[in-house]
Amino acid sequence: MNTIYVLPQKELRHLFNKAGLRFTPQREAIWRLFESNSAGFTVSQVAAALAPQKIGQTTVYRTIKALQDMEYLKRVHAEGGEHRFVASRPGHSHMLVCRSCSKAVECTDCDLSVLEKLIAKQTGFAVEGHHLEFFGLCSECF
Amino acid sequence: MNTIYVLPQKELRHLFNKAGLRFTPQREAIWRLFESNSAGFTVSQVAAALAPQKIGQTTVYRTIKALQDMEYLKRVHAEGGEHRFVASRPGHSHMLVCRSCSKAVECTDCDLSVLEKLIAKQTGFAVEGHHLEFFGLCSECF
DNA sequence: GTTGTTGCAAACAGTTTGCACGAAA
DNA sequence: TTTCGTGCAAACTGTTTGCAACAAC
Repeated sequence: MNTIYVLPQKELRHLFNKAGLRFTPQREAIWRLFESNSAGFTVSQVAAALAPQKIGQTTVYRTIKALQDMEYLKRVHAEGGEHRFVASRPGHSHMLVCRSCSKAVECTDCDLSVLEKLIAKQTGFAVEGHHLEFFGLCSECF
Repeated sequence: MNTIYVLPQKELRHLFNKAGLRFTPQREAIWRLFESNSAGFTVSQVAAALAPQKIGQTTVYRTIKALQDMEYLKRVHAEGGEHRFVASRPGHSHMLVCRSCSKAVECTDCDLSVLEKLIAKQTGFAVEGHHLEFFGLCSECF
């Protein structure tokens, strides 16, 4: 369990409101869960963890989608068919995911512009962007 | 429709046999379809295109999985929930996908080792690999 | 002839939607 | 008090599996 950074409740409320959304106990609970573990969760994991609090999975789906739109949640490649989401800072970044413990960290300063220019020249494409994700073993699992 | 390269039937048969699989008309038809269009197809598109030939979608799923294992098909990011697959040469490579016509080309010489070393140093991760896909506009759509 | 493949139908898993009730603003 | 969010159940979509007939080797 790797605590990333805990958003004060006021700030969190403001984030939701800014996005035109209401601040509800369910939404807070879901976010707090992601905040508590940088390995992230699948929808069913969140639903299972918050079942005691009677939070339905429909709400989990909708809240995760909202947090994704707000760029506070990023989807990472998962093994099975189910998607996994991890907390992240808004803006472009790449995820580095541990294949053992699933812990994810962001790399924000991965510059691929040189590579993009090279590819543009080789292929004639006007490169607009990329999806990039690294995987490996984190220092604890190594 | 961008013809990539047409595998002679003998070679194709050999490829399947080498993988411990039989060479069937269904498998050939599915592969020929991918061979005919570098924009690739989703499962339902393949099934629809080959429905006149009475090829069931179960076969489409199984053949695509086989071709993926043989590394002759790569999955690319698609908009909707359905996966899209494009023909590719075996081995590690990255896909460059046109957001307008979906045409995909491979880039094989994209060296990320420098970046991987940098990230390893910054994060303490033992980086083992990456998923990378570029998107933009191909020269025809530009 | 033996063994793998096909294609149908049924099962499954993940996700979305309709709607009445309840809570945030 | 208005509007949005919740949670249940049902619907949907994409994918997998069981199995008998069939085809490749």
